Amino acid sequence: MSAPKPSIPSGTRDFLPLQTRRRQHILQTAARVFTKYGYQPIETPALEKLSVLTGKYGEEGDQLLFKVLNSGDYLAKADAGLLAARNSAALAPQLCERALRYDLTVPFARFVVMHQHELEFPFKRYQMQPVWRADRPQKGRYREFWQCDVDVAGSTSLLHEAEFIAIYDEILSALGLTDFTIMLNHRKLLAGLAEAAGCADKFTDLCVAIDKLDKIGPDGVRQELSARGITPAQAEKLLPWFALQGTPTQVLAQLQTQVPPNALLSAAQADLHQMLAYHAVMPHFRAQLRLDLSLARGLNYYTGTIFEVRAGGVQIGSIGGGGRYDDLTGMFGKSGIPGAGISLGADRVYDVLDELGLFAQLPHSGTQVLIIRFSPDSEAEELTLLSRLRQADIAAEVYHEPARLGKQFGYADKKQIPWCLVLGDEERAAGKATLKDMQSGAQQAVDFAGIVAKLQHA
RNA sequence: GAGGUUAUAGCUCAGCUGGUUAGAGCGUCGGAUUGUGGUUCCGAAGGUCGUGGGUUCGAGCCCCAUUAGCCUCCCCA
Repeated sequence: MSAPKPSIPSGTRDFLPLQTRRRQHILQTAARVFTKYGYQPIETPALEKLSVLTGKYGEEGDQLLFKVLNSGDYLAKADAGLLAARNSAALAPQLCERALRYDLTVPFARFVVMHQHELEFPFKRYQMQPVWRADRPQKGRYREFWQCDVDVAGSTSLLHEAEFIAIYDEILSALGLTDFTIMLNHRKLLAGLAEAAGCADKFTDLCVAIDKLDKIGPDGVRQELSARGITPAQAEKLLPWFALQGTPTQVLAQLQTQVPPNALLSAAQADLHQMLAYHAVMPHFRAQLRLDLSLARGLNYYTGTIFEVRAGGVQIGSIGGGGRYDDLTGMFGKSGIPGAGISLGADRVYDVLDELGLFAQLPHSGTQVLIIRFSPDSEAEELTLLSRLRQADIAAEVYHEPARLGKQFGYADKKQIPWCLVLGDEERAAGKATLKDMQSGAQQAVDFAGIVAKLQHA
């Protein structure tokens, strides 16, 4: 019997040490900025009750949930008629009580309702954990990937939105990205335009169609709109509005003069003006801000401002997105808690930085010094020195056995260990060790205090 | 769910209209160098050509099936 070839599920990945270090750099940068803006970390289980997740992401989303088969005799409770009819869709909730989380927002809403009496409102949390989607994998799309979310529950202040922009800006700038765009829009602005064009009843269809503008162009959108029951007359009213150019303030001003006013429009305009005013007094890094009227962000729970972040110079989808939802927790029976939040896709950020060659030399993490094994005679001294280094809080290791020096230096080289220590006969006779700087190749005889001083300041 | 494309050494790939023993670079290991890596030179190991079947005197190459990866649509981070 031959062992199965080792493999991992499609759309998942192993990470080697260098990749892991780079990923941690992204996550740590995000966590640092989130903390700086007053967000507190939480974690939730990888598994949620299937009932918590279904119906929250639309029909497509439900299909992309990874469901977990019940333990034990999972067929026992299943409906015999459905089984005989091989009705997978209807059977799924009977066979699977749990599923892997699909994003971090819905679990957060569940969390807020469950712990509402333990939380201080407005509650600002950050969360960086993997999520799973049963999507067909492709470039920039994985079945297991990490999201970094910040959300605030219990506040309608547009200050949060302004801070989200600053957070995106600060994290991505800190990671070395210089070319990226934060796109803004407002669901009520879209709804207001639909109303002004006389197709308020087709709001969802309008969103789906107009969201593709940058991909399929105005003519493509015309076709898409008419396929979705929007009349050519309505479409010709709508399209020029979506072609408006300029800074966010300029676009808003043009809308004001060109579109017949309505309550939705003016509410959206007030929100966006307020948010931009807040943002104007916050620190700016690298981001380009764009009011993109064609940004719709699917059919999910957003009701107010919406965001999406794209990196320039790469063919990778959005690296982040988010927005405001008037009623975050209503889906769990507790209404009246508004929310807003954004997500950063850590894996896509990784891919962007990788493709642009922006992973700077990360400060080597890990072993600071390797003690070269000289001979069996020197073992006691080598191991004693090792312990003393570790007591001094210096990450140190010894080569696992005496070996050719070249081999041991080669090991240090591959692991990018910056220093090596040799305790040969001559050194031991003098009560010192030879400390070698692996980068320059320079080496000098130093005593223990000298070693510690050198390595702690290195 | 639909379509396209690829699969040859640890990695990246070459392999002519089907023809003896399937190659290269990088990496690995050994040596030049028994107290010194990252440079150089010499040498070696490493392959059921994704899997199963078929055509043929003969298949890495042609045909069928199958599996997996990548890419596109849908949707998203």
